[in-house]
Amino acid sequence: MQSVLIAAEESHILRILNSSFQTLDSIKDRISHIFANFFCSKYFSIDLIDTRYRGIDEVKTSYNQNQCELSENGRRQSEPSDGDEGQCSGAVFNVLDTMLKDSLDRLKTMRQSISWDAIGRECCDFEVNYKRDITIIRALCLEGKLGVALSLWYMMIQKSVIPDIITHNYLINGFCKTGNLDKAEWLVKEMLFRGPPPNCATYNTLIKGYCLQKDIERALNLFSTMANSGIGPNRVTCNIIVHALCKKGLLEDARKLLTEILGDTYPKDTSNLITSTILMDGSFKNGDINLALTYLDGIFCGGIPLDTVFYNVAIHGFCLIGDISTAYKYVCEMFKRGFLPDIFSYNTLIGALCKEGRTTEACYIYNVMSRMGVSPDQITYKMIIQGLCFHGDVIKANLFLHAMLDDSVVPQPLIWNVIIDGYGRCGNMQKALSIREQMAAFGVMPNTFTYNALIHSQIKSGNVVEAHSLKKEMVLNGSFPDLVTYNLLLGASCNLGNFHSVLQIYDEIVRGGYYPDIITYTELLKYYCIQGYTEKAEDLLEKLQTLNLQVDHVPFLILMKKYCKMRELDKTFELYQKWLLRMS
DNA sequence: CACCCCTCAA
Repeated sequence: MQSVLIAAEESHILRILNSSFQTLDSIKDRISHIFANFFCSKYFSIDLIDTRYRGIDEVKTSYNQNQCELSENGRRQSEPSDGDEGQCSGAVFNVLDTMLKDSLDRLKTMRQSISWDAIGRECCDFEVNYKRDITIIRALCLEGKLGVALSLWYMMIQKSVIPDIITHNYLINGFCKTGNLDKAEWLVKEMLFRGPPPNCATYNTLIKGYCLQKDIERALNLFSTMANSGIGPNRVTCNIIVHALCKKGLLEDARKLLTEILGDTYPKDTSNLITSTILMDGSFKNGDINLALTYLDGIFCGGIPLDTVFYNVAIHGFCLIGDISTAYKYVCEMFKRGFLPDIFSYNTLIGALCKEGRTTEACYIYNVMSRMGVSPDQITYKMIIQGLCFHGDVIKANLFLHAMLDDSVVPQPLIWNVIIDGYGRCGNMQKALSIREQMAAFGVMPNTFTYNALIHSQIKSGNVVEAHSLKKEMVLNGSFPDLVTYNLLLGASCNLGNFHSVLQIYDEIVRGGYYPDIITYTELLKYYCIQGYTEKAEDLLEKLQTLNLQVDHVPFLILMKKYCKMRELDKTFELYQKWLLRMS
């Protein structure tokens, strides 16, 4: 603001000087015979541009000097000439003099008032704007609003203000997390082009992005080429790569890579807790329990400080192998060592307990976590509600749904669907429909799963017509039937022996571009059996085994049952042998 | 700003 005023004042003065010179120029000829030579030689020596750089006092002194000399000469010279000329030029000079003097004074005052302090504030303004802008970009990136973040970035670039490296990394991270790898790559190219040059975190973010896309090839490629850009991979890079390899089940490759990079000391070197945790996690998930226990021992014996994630990985690992009591032991260990279990610890335990059918214990843990000040999240509720529904306690599951609503948490569609499905399975169609109403009242849109749950329960209740109209309704509401929908309807038609309907649905599956799965074919096979077309069923079973499908025991079982009923014991036995052969 | 843990339905 201040500098704008100064600039305005300066240009004002320049204008006055300019017009002064023009005026002077025009009257110069008329008064030249009096003092032109003297004036010109003195006054015009002050360069216009110079006034901006020379001390203003010097200009002023110089100007005043000129004025003095001018007026002295003017007075001296004006006497012999005709008075008009003298008076006229005197008046002009007086006016110009006043204007210039005022302006110069004003300029001087302003210059003085604008100390370095004020100029500093001006810089501060820039700083504040810059900080504000990059803070907004970062926040937008974290919220996933990358379009807006990028346009703000672009606005800064247009103003020749380059956001710092961290802000760039935030943007790249945002693009990677949302799967926009091409945008992330483009931004890295931008950084190489105009700066700031990418750092290790930039490349790590991009590598992580490739891993999220399951593109390990590219991740490894960047990993091996990033050194060419002058930035070597660090421990974080290794952890990202090792994690990706573990996820793919390539534990051996991960270990080889580490040995290659970190030397032969690995894995005896447990200095990096995170790397060891990743490897332990990978071993548990790949079913190599002995290896997992080796890593676990290694970490414990390493005497290094542990973290909550390490305990959670151990707890999860033991839950995974069904050893919940050891998992509990590690929870106790956490408490002993001063760590408090977090939402991950509790959810892991609850998930394992629900899977085991120990729902009462799961509900107990739910109470414990609430008392410990860890609020259950959607995952907690999802697992408990699903566990209760699966084990037939829909009523208790519904209580948890209400606990969520009481906590002002709007359940995800999944949770509503699980409850609807639960009521449908136990034949309570009314309640299933009322939950669907409630779901709509909370603004949660029904999806394909919702409709499939409803269709399933209608079919279970024998209302096939209702099931078909639900299929029509879902299309109207913007959801699309999937293979499960078709399999449900196909199964119903098969059981009813409705040949026309079976053909129609099968046709719709194929025309819709869906690939019939093993359940579709099993339903068809069941239809052939019910209708007594055992040869067709045999043919279908043969065909199934040539297709790239995971054929389970169900189609064999259906056909064997049919042969049993027909007292075709030879054929039953033949089929049984085929099945054994298939399984081996 | 970048690395490890919980879910993802019939």
